[in-house]
Amino acid sequence: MNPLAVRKKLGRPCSVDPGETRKRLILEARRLFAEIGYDATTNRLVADAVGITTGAIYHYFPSKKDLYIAAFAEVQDMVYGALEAAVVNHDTFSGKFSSILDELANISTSEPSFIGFVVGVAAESQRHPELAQDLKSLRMRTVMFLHEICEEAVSKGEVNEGITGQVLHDMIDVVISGLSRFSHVVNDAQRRRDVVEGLKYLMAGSVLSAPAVR
Amino acid sequence: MNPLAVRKKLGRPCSVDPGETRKRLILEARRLFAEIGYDATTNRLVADAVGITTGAIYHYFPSKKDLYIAAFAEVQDMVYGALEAAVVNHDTFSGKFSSILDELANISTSEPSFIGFVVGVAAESQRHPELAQDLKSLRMRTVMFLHEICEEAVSKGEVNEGITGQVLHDMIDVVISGLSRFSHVVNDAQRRRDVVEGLKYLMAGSVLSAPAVR
Amino acid sequence: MNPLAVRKKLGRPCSVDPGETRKRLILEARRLFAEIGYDATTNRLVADAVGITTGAIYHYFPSKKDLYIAAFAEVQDMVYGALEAAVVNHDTFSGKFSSILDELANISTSEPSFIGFVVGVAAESQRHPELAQDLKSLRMRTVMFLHEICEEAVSKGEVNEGITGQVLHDMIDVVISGLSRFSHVVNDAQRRRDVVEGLKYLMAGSVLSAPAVR
Amino acid sequence: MNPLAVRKKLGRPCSVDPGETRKRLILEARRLFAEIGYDATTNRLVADAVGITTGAIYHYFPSKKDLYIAAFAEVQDMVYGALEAAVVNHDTFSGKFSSILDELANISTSEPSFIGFVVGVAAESQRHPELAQDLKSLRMRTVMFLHEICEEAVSKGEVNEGITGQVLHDMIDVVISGLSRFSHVVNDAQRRRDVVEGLKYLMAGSVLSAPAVR
DNA sequence: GATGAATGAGCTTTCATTCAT
DNA sequence: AATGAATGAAAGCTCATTCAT
Repeated sequence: MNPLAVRKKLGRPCSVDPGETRKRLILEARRLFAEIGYDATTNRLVADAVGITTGAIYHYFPSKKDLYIAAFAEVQDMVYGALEAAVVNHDTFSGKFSSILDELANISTSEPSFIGFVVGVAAESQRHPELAQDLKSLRMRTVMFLHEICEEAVSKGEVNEGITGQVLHDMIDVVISGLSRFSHVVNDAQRRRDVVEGLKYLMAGSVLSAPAVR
Repeated sequence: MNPLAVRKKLGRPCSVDPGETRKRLILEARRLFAEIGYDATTNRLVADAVGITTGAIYHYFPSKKDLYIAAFAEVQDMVYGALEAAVVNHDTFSGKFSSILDELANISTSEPSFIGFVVGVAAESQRHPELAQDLKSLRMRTVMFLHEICEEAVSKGEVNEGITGQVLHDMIDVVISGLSRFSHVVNDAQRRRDVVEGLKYLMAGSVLSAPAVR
Repeated sequence: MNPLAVRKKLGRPCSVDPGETRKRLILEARRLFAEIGYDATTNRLVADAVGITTGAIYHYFPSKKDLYIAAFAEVQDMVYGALEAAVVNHDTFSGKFSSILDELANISTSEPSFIGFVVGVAAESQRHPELAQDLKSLRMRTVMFLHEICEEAVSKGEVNEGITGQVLHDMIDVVISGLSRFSHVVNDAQRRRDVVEGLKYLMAGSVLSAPAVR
Repeated sequence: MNPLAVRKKLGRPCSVDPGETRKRLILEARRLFAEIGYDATTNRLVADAVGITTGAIYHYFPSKKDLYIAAFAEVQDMVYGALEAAVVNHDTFSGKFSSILDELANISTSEPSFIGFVVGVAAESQRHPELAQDLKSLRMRTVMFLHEICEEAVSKGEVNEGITGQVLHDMIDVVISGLSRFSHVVNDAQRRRDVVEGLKYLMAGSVLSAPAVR
């Protein structure tokens, strides 16, 4: 080889902040997993986005699955951190629920990939049993977060009789997951805000007009 | 060779009802697409489920995409046929909505793969642009079905002012897709019935107790 | 099955002249083999062109290879029949050669697939050893046809000394195969006629001007 | 497992000269494409010849098509480089033409696959539209090379009147492609040299004896 | 004589992963 | 820490061929 030829250097590049690459890796992986799903997100796509080669991914994560788990853990941390912060100043179930919806609307605008991830994770769990196992423990946090809010609402008598904690939890689950899917699919921020307001009305019992007349 | 292995014969198999294989193909494809999604559903998986070879699939459908479309069209037909039948005897929005929720609960019990398909199709559309194109016209039917119900409700004054047809539509979309996802994930029929009842309450404005006091 | 349903009849269609299908089969096969080659010519393509199914081909020929051989045999018969007829009224090598070129130009206009086949057969022989074997005996006729013309020219002293029969034969082979390839690729009939005239000039020693002066 | 089977190791092979595999890949591909054509040259055949797996081909070329193009570009470069060098010292058309024929004979002896490739490329272009597109610009060089020689010959008055540049070009095309096909098929070096000498005679107007007498 | 369902082998291509350097 | 050459398994798909009807 021509010794004068400028070759890309092998080995560790000196100008890269250690730890930096790892962060970028998780960031780009999250975006891709959220946007196009686990299968369609190839190592090459992630590596190209980060500016490394596919082999380098394996310095940080032992497998694609582990990268997915790590990305999800981060998302989960941030989303539920935000949600927990959002409810902390509210005493009533109604107030907490409103705050959660608002916060979800915020997140889906500022960090769409977070919502995309949350929406997709259930489906990926079904597709890939090996993911399901690792995901299960992580997902527990979501479950507990809502569980406590719902149980408290029931014990405080904030919801009608006949609605148990389980049922309330499931209903909220339906609304939240539906809203997340909606926010993932619909890019119009105004429509997202409107539907959130509508859902608040719904919870407040004000959607149908003059129910007494019926 | 394993002498116990039953070697399939070449040529036309004796005594196979024509048309039967095609039906089984769509059936098994639907189940798999619903359960594990488009990517994870390999031709081999489908073929094995039907009891044919992967090549034989192409005797019936020119590509995997077309098989997906065909399966979806069937599901769409049956689900929206059922939903349209369910609302036809109701005059009020409230009644229609209740019927839709009930019918969805029925379907998710009797034909779980139908619901799984409907849940997944939006995500697959995003992941696979080539699917999106063919799916678009089919999905129109869903959109129109809800659109009419919502517009009618607004024009009849059945919903509070401030709730436009668009917002109502989006809200219903949130609830229905959330419920579908829930039904897809939760196998407990009782919980499904309960959450449907809860959602009806919700619509009737009776979830939060004593709203008047607020 | 609904007995009233009009089904396509199975079995032998009564309105088809026996022998007719076989002819059409060879005809369409010839066209396709000539135009797109052996590999690209699928049984389906041939069957569709004839209006039958791929399975039916096997009633007439035991394999694709045999269909190819049959098509080639026909082409060979017609082309060399025409060439033999073309030379029969000429005594001189020069006259025969001219007639051959003219006849090739005619054929490439009236039946382009014939020339395409002749051009392609050598290449296919190399690609497919199993074809080569059967083709060999057929191709003998071509060889003998030119062989005799060349030997006669040499023995009659019609060509310069130093040009043996073998060399003359090879030269003609070069010109004829080159012309065939040219005719196969160039669709302009005028250019084909012109190049044939040019080649006649060439043989007559009149291309380069004033060779004596050099 | 056969204990004698040498299992290839995963990962980067030790002591493989970088760039070496790529060269071998093009080399073996060229040989195979030349000998058995595009369709019959499977990735497996190429990979086996090089000693890698089929997947590794895609480390170097994004598709089989691109491998073909790369192989052809190299052949084209070498063949037309040689031909251009061969004509540069000749002033007359006659001299240039002789040199071209000699050079073609040389190449067909030293690098038979080069000629095979040049012969085959026209046919492959017809069969595979996707190849034709990329090949078109490459083939331009061939066309221009002969075009200039022919136009110059005509403008210098080196050929008889009535022979236009176009006709001369087509005639040379016929002879060169015919010779190439001949060289590709006939392995006898002596016969190749003889036919080249014969074609030179032909051009010099000396094949038919005593044409003046006629 | 012809259909149409089906096979089995093989094709191009993709991809997660490995590992010498 | 990172590269890049390579693997092996599997994917979607095509095709010649077979054969009960």
